[in-house]
Parts: sequence; structure tokens; C-alpha cells
Amino acid sequence: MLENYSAKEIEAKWQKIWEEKAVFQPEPDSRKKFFLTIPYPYLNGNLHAGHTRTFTIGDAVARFKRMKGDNVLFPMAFHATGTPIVGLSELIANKDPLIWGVYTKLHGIPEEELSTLNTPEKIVLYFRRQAKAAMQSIGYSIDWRREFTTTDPAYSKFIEWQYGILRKLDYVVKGSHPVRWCPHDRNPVEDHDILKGEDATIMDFALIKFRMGDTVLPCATLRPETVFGVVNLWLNPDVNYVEARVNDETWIVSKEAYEKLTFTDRQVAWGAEISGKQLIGKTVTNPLTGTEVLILPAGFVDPDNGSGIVMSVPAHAPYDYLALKDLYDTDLSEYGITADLRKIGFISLIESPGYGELPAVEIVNELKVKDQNDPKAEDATKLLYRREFHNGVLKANTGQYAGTAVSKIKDVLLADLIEQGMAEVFYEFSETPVICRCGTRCVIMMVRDQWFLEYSDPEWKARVLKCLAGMQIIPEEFRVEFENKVDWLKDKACARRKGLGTHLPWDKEWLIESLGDSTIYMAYYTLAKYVNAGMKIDNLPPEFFEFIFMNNGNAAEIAKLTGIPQETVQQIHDDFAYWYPVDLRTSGKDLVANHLLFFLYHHVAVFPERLWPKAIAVNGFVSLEGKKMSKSKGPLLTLRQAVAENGADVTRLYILGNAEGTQDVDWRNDGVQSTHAHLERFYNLARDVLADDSIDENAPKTLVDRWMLSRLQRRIAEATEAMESIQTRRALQSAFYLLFNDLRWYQRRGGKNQLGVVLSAWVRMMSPFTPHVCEELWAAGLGEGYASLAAWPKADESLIDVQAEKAEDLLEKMLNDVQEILNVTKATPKKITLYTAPAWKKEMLQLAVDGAAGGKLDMGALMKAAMAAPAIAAHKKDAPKYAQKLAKAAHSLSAEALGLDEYETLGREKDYLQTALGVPVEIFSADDAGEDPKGKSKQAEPGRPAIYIE
RNA sequence: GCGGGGUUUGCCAAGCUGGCCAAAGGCGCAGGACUUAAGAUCCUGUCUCGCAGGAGUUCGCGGGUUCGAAUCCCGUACCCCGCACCA
Repeated sequence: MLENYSAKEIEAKWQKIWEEKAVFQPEPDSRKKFFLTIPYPYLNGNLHAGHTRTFTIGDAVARFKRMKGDNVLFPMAFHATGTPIVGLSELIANKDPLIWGVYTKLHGIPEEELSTLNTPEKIVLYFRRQAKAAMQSIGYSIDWRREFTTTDPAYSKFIEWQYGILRKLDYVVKGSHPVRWCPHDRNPVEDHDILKGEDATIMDFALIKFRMGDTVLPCATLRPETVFGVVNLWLNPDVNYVEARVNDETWIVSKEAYEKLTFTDRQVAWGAEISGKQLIGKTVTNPLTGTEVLILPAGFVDPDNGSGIVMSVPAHAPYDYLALKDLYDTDLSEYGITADLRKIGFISLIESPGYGELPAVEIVNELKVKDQNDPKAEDATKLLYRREFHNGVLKANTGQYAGTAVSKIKDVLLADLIEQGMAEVFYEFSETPVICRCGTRCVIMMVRDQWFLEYSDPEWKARVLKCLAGMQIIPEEFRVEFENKVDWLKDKACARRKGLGTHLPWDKEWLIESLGDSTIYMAYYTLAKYVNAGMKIDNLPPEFFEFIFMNNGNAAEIAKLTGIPQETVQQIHDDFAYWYPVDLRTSGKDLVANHLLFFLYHHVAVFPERLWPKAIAVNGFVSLEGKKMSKSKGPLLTLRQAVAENGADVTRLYILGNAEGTQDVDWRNDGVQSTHAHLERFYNLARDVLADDSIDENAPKTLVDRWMLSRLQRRIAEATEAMESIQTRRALQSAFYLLFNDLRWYQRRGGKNQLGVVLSAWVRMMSPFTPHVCEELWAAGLGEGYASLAAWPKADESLIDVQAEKAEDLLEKMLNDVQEILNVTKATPKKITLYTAPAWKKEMLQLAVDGAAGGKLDMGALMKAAMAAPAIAAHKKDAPKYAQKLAKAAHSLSAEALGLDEYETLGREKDYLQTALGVPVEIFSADDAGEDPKGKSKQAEPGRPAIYIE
């Protein structure tokens, strides 16, 4: 072994050996299998610290399970389907300055290489090579015989088979759905295509169809229930409206609204322009209540929001109340309105705690809103909306809806209104404008004849929930998150026109959307090995997959059909039967609401229950020096960079030991440096132990030897338990840092002969985390074969030595107490005398423990019992004081301190105490205190000897 | 807004099935040992006060339950993640 720790040499050496000796290439055998998968990375950049975390957790678990004796399969592949890679290749080809900067500076790609990546194929090839090299450089125990890319032809066949099944199950259906759309590019826009307004969401407004004769005046609202309280409509007199044909009706809407309608799934035709002024003063009919209401002018009406026509509910909408109030003293004769607007009665329809009949009026007064142009009007609206939404209940005048909570009414009412032809849905951005990167203002487009995965299907959902119920979710708190998301999931468009991917087998114009092609691919790993080995793949019909994965058919038939040798077909089939289902999938928490959910959906759809996944573990992200990492804006730390700068083992150790579960790891340079120092200390200590021939494992065990072995068992037990539940940080705390401290104490106490025993277990326990350095140490004399394949240490109950631990505890506490006294007195000791507790106090403690019931101890009863004991009675004067103390501590009394012969222990370790304290030490029992100038021996209690310092 | 997670001693971070918690571990900082010196390593200390091992005040903020709360309940503020057709 190397004299000094050198990550580079050690890591390169062992990575080469692992590969050459095929250490991590499992085949089915009689052992229990463990199939672990991690979402494959998308190939539009280099792997970064976030990937590093997820993958390293997975690798540590894989290595742990392997050492526990499982036959572990840990494969990896690459994701390339979808649009980003295509977009990226165009940007690179055009030498887009932004992309150029990101990829040269953040991803660290040399300019000459980057300039060659001008097609999707070259990008895929390049990043695939990079990613694999990166994963190898950090020492993942991946079976690389099974790697693939989602654009491989055989993979496409597999996806086609899967979608064939989904189609047969009627889970793939056609429908329409709204998307953000750039009219210039004629394409849906994604988040990264948006210049401004990426936070805008698509909201569905109700379009309530008020009528003026045969003409419809649609009012857009988020609160359809308030239609019961409409007392007038608002139009902006300064806005031009248009009379348009919409399907087979005539609508009046603002010009802006008309434009938006053209992108919906309605047939629209432009009619006559008509000014707002012309309409004001006319009346319209409320479709639901049949009442006639007047159209009034209002400046707050925005033609670019909704239809440009607003229904007025002054009892519940501050703007409506304000606008109406503003008109009370205005001359409206130019609109032909002569009626006294004060006679318009408000209609109250929502009951909410804290408000009376007219909440809008109350809140306007409360916030002292002046008029409709006052900015506070907006606050009042939001506040009231929130309160009524959460606490409001519909009143009697809403008929069949009376008593319904406002928060529950929208969908129900809207559906009813639509059914009766009184309303339609109108989509609008939550904030405007939304601007595409090309500078064009985006609209909401209804995509027609789109293929959907029907995730809303209640039976499908029920199966997913059943699957979840049978799964282990780590951390357990995320189970409810998963369940909520299943509930929330709606139908998902599953096909696109652009990008890389597999065509829908029955509709070749469409490509299967990339999240939909990465749901059950774990099954494909069993097959990929044979594809990579040169299996004939020209003809892989659904029957082939049916046999492999579903056990439908037989190998001979399939062989004939595909031209693949029968034995191979049978073997793939048997491999799958052995490895499936997925035992654990670990992933970043960002995939919970999408990929992980789809992973479950598709598994329950395609596979029988026994092949459903067993467990999901979710982990958090990685930040850099407290800053969120960003692939496009920086800062970014790539996997390769981390390894190049710090070594694989240090990178692994840091990222696994720094945070747990869904918390974020903060990558900090000082922390990484100290991790490096720790690992080096570990190496040096191990080296020294390995070189020390004076160690005699079979020598009689001293107190510290027994203590050390006892602690080791506890550390092993803790680390094992932690790894079983994928808590790498907890495991490392125990297996590395705390055990390190134990060893320090052991050596300080003069322990030596068990160092080899400890080291053997220690190296094995560290192997999943820092595999390279452990191989190096293992090979230097700890055992045969590979540390990576050695048996994970098992905690030996019989070596747990409570007595030894207590004795060491006593010594440590002793030293701490002496230290504290010295600190306080600032004295320089010449001699220290220790007095262990007298027999009567021990007896009394026992009485107290016996008498303490339910955490309570009766002083009187204790004294009575004590006085009956002659040994205690002899100390009549001191006994009550001690009894009082015991009574006070009644809830935490324990006889533990009685289990150790303190006098004997201290006597035996007297030499050590003298060395540690640097002065002569004398030890007495308080029963036989000898010279006791300050009477200190009286303070001695069980578990806490008295101290006298001179 | 909805759903999930979080707020601990200078920093990171355990604890959170109530007492053994002034609260693990690491980092940082301070002192000491070693060394010609530096580094590394080891030891000690690191909320406040204290000339005998003690006492006091802490675990976002405000209340409550309890003999007893960082840990349970209620309220409140702030932070992070997701909210889709995009990987």
C-alpha cells in the first residue's frame, strides 16, 4: 500500500481492477436479488453535483446491499428523447452567445469540442461518453454491460410495445388542452423559451353568457357563484368591442378577447365593431336568475382581461361597489340613463364569519378605499376573495347550492352552467404579458386532437394508491406528498410533433413525449445486456416483449419470429423473472410530482402486482457555498470537476455525510477540505495499525479493550440500521466520525491489541462510502478478495459490555469534574484524592429506586424505610439530606450506578488517572476515608465519587 | 393560492415515540502539547455567571397542556420545494 494517501493513484488503480475483473457484473444465482435503479440523466449537459448526490446515495446503497449478501443489480442508462437536445444543437450550430458561455464556462467544454456538437446525435454521443466517464471516475458500482440511450432502435421497439398496451387498456385517448403558445413560432412555449412572465399560470375563468336578445355578452369571472348577485354589467366606454360569430352564436367581446378566442377550439368570425358607449345603458338578462340588469360604464374594465365585459356584484366585489358608488352623482344622460342608480339593490349571497350583509362595503370602509382608481381597491379585492373563498358559505338565495362552501362550489357550478349552455370556460394567464423569446406576445392555444394519457382515470389512480400503500417510501413523510399528487394529477398530453423519440405506433405523426417513455424502462435493463452483446434486433415485435416481460407465449415461437436463438430468448426471459421488480428507486425530490408518479402509473398499468416497485427514496438538492445551483446561470459544479479537485472518495464522503434525506447538501470548500483531512487521518491510522506487529489480538482483554469492542458493536448496529433506511449521514456519523472518536479514546487510554479487529470492521463499514481507499487498505492485509465484496460487519451482541462502558464513563466524568473544579478555582493541583460512595448511600439509592412509583417518591416513606436499615440509621444526620435529593430526582432515578464497583475500578485505573491528571492520585472509599481534611468524602454519591484537590 | 418540508447554541447539523438536553458530531475560533519554525497530529475550552464539580437563561415568535417541553397542542412570521405537458 501507499505510504501516503493519494486519491488519484488509489482511485485509478481500483477502478481499473473493478472493470477488468468484472466485479460489478451480476448474473442471476441462488442469492436474494436486489435491483436498484436511479433515473437516468438527460444528456443536454454534464453531470453536476445534484446528480452526484442522487447517484452516490444509490451507489452506497448498492454497495451496502452487496456486502450484506444480496445479489445486486445497479445499471445505468441515458435519456435523450425530447426537445431540449434538438434545441441545443441548433443553438450550438448558430453559436448562440448565451449557450456558448454556459457550455464553455459552466459545463467546462473546450470551444473546439463544443463547436462540433451541432447535431442532436453528436450531442447525445458526446455527453453520453462524458457522463459515463464521470460516473466511472467516482467509482460507481454500475454494471455497464446494460447501458443504453433512449434513442436506441431496440428501446423504441420496447416503447412501442408499452404504448400498445396502454392503448389497448384505453389509457391513451384523444382530447384538447390549453397550452402557452407563441403565434409567431407557431409552437407551444416552454419555461426556458419565455422572456417575460415565466411565472404565469393558465387559469380557467368562467365565461357567463349574459344575453341581450340573441346576442351574448360573456362575462369572465373566477367566481361564477357570484352570478347570483349580479346587479349590473360593466363595460369600458372608451374601448372598442366587436360583434363576432362564435360557433353558432353572436358574441360581443373586446377586440383583445376576440383575438384570444381565435386560438381556442371555437369557430370565430369577425363582425362589426361597436363602441362601448353604444352598449352602455342597454339591459341584459342574467342567464341563471333571469333578471334584467343595466350595462353601466366603468374605467377599471380592462379589455385585455377576460372578455372586456364584467359582471357587477357590489355586495361581494369591492371594485363593483366602488364603481357603482362613483356613478351615483354622475350624469349618465349621454348613455340615455336617467334612472337613479341608488335604487339598485345589492344582492348578498355569501355568508362568512366576521362580515355582515355587504362584505365589499365593509372592507372598503375598513381599508378606507377612496374610489375605483385607489390602489387599495386591489388589496381589498384580494383580501375579501381569500376570506370568502376559505370561510364563506352560499346563502339561501343560491337555491340548490345553498349551504355549499365557496371553496367547493366553482367546479360544480361551472359544470352545471356549461351543461345548461349558460357558460363556457375561458383560459387566461394569471399574469400578463407573457412574452416569448422571439419577442412575440404569447396566447393560450387550444391544442386539438392531442393524445393524452388518462391519468385522471379513477381506477388507474386507485391502483397507484394501492401500489403506494404497499411500498416503502423514504422518507416516510413523503408518502402523503405522493398521495396528494396522485389525487391532483390530471390527464397528460403524451405526444409531441418535435424532438427525439419514438413514434406512436398507431399515429406516426406523433412522437411519444419524453416523460412518458421513461416509466418502465427499468425492465429494459435486463434486455439491454443482450442488445449490447450483439443480439439481432431488426425484428422485435410486441410478441417478443410479451414473452420476455409478461410470460405470454414461448421461447421457440419467439425465436422463430425474431431470428434470435431460442436459448437467448429464454435467458432474457429468465433474467427478467429473476431481477424484476425494482426493489428501490432513488431520486431527487423534484421528480416526485412527475417522473416518480408516472413510474408508478405505468407499472401498475402494464405489470401484474407482484412486479410493482417496492420502494422509492427521495433526496434533496446540492447548493454551492449556500447558493442554489443553476445549470444555465451558474454556479455549477460538475461531477468531474468535483472528483478532479477532491478525489472520488472525498467527494462521496462529503456529499453523503453532509445532509440527510430531503434536505439540501451545501457544498462548501472548507467542509470538503476538512473531509479530506479526515479521510487522510483515517488512512494514516489504518496504515500505522497495519504496520504494527506488536498488536496481539489474542492477548487478555483489558477494560478498554472490552470497552472498544463494545462501542464498535454499537457503531455497527447504528450504521447498519441507518443504511437499511438509506440514511447515509446518520450511518457515517456512527461508522466514521463517532467511531473515530472512540478509537482516539481507546488509544489515549493505552488500548492497542484490538486495533486490528476494529480496523477490519471499520474498513468494511466505510467501503460503501469510500470504496477506493477501503480496497487499498483491505488489500494491505485485512482480508481476501475485494473490500467491495467483503461481508458487512455484523454487530455481536455478546461483545456489548455494559460494565466496561460504565467504567469508562466513570473515568471520563471523573476527569471532566476535576477539570471543571480546576477551571473554577484556577488552582494548580499537587495531589488529588477520590472517595467513592459509602455503602449506606448505595443502600438508600436502592430503596429510593424501589420506592419511586410513577416518577414520584414520598420523602417520609423513604426515610421510614431508611431508618429501618441499620447501615443507614447509623448516619442519621446525613441521611435526610440525601433522601431529599433523591426525592427531588424521583423521576430519573436509576439503579444503574450500583452496578459498578467504583472503588475497584478507580483503583485499577489509578495509573491512568495519575498520568491523565499529571499528579499523584489517592483513592478511598467514603466508608474508610482515611485522612479527609475538608470532609469532602461526604459528597460522594453512587456514580459520582467525591473529589479533593490540594 | 394549494400541497409538502423546514426555522436548534458563531456556521453546518443531530435531537423532536416529553424527563438521562446547555442539547451528538463537524467546521470555525481560543489555549496547550509536539516542532528550530510552520503544517499536520493530539489534548482542552467555546450561551452567561461562578476561587469545588454549581447556578441562570436558551432551541423562529406568542400562547397553552404537563410535576416537567427543543420535543405535544393552538396561533403567527419567515424560508425552501412542486403546481405539468417541460426534462
